Amino acid sequence: MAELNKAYEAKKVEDRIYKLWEKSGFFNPDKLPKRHKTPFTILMPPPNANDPLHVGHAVFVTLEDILIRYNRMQGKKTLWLPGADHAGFETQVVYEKKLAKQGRSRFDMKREEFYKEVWDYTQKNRKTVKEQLKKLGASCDWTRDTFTLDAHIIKTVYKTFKKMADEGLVYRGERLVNYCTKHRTAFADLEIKHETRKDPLYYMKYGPIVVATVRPETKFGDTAIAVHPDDKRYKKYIGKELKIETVVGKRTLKVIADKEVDPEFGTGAVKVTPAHDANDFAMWERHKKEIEGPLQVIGLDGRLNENTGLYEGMKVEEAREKIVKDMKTKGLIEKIDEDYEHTIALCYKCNNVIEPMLMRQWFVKTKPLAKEAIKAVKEKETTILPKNYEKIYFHWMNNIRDWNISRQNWWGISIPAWLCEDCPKGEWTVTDGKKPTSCSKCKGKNLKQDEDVFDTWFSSSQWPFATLKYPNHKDFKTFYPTDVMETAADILFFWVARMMMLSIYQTKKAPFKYVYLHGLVRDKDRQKMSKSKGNVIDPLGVIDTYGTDALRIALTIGNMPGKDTAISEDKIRGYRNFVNKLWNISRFVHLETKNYNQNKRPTLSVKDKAILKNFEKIVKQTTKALDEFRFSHAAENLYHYIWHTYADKVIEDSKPILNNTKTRAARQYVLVKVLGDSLKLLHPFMPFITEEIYQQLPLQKKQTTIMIESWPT
RNA sequence: GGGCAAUUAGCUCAGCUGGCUAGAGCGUCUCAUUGACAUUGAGGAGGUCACAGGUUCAAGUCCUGUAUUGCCCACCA
Repeated sequence: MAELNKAYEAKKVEDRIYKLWEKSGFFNPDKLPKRHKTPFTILMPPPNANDPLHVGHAVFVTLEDILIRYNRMQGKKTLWLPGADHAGFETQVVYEKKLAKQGRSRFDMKREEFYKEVWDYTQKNRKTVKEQLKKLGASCDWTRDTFTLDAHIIKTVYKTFKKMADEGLVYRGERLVNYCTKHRTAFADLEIKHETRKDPLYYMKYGPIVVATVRPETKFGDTAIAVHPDDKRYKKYIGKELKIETVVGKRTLKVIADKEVDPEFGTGAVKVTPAHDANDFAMWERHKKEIEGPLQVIGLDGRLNENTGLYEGMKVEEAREKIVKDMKTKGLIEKIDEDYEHTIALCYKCNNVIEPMLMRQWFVKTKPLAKEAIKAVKEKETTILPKNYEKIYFHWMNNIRDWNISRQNWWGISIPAWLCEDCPKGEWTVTDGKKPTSCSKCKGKNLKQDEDVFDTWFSSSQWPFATLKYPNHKDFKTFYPTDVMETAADILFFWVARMMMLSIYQTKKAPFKYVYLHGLVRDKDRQKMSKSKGNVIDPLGVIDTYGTDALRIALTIGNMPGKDTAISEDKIRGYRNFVNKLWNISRFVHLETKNYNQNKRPTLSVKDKAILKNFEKIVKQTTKALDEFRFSHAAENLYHYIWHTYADKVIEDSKPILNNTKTRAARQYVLVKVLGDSLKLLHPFMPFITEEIYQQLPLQKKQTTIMIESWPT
């Protein structure tokens, strides 16, 4: 060590150290020494297998690895199970963009061909991601590495779906779903975003009544006019059939009374278009006996269909313009409010307006599942950190609506449901994967599988018990429920809440004891990182320049639960200096303790004892902070101790003491003891350099790696 | 429309159950210097803790209200 460079060179050390860890086998809980009994489990949120890691991934790897390494040193039988997500729709979009660049499209391909190409693509990416996780120092058990499309995962997903179907918790229903006409698929409510916009509000003459709407182009799908039951203006029309002149001839519409109609809004009268508006759909459901059902006028291609006469084939916006123009000509528009402010639903991916579309899809009945998921948190079977996210969780759970899990995509897990073409009503048979031999209803043999795939979140919501091989595998019995789910706060509903629901449904136990949520990584000005802004920090680039340990400390200090964290190259450089400081501290101690024999404990002076006593406080503080998930505090405290107490005070004071033969041995003992234990405390945060120094320190008893050293007490 | 939070040094943020003469890192200023480390050391400047009330022996810390900012949820034409 003494011959080594004055400056620590992370690049020369890290890969070698990671190989040492892998060789030790201790990432695998089954290979840990016998003293590691009580299990401690974290399931890694599987990164998408469609892109390399970004700095946000580095945050979760760092925090989870801190927990894992800390608990491993605490003598726990520690499992950190890594994985990769096929990320259905997300990956399909990424891959379609690649195809587009080559002038190709999935619609020119066979579904199987497309699937095969995406499969190969994700497998290649998985390798990259795995290498990157290793670079970040992740001490996860690679022997249990799991892909969301592995056979045992799919098998579990099918079993759950079958069970839910049998118990009536999933149903196939015709509902208005959020449909993106660009991506040609439906989405769950969670997957759409809302935006406030100003659009014209058209007052259209429907016979003697004027109705206000922002969507004149759906008028062909009107099946009624609705007014408030107590509205004096319209009372005389309620229950009557009104003759109405339209742009394409005359028709009649019935006037119904519904208390959901706000007399204050617009004219107090509304056109009812059940096929293209969720409110109107609900209205029709309330008045099924009085009025006609949904009449679809917009197709899945986003164009007006055959029910719209001469407007057939026009895109929605185009048709709207034309219809308004034609109505004006015919004198059917009373007035237009140009700046009507309202919110519209958009596709989260392409920002296109979401078209409510009437489709038959598979839905999960969420209310009973949510009830149990609420109970688990209320009864503290699961604790969410930071605490205030529990309120958010309850709020969402209490207002939950049924979950559409059908997607019209190609990349994903196909739905194990078969439609019988012999049954007049089209009966569905759900299995746990295999094609049924005959229809469960009529025993017919003409069965056709549903072409849709599952929402990726439906399968990933089963990750906790699927990865551990529920119900019979020893991993499930040993490691479930897991200890901590550490993940990004923005997927609380998408993933965490649904894992709670489905895991409790299948296993009767909440899947984790703690949920720890972290925020987004922002740049030093708190701006979101994005490629277009050019403020993206590439973790691998940073590692190359400053080393993994520096990056990890920089991402830990100042990172508060549930809050966004700011990072800059300056900050990382600052912590690189700390890494180097630790290196030089160790060089000094190493130089000064060359011929020191630790077997004989020398008599300590008052000052020596004071140093040890003070250090005990640091040990306690660090342990407490980690037990409370206060990563930033733990790291900051250690940083401060090492630099401004151990280096600046202890070492400086030691120089004369080491030069005195009478006091030398005792001080050597103190320096080695405190440095040795400090390395252990620091190891979860900066695993590489602490291992490198540990390997060379003249400690009395040493393990093959600091990873399995006992945590200081 | 509903909910959740934040507001402390130039910047990024701590300050957990009330005791602070309010802290850290970065930045900044002065000085030192190649003898573990210049990726260094010593020292300094810098804050009426958003605002207004209240509870208390005591409030950055608890309560109420106001302002500003951010985030999330939401089927009213």
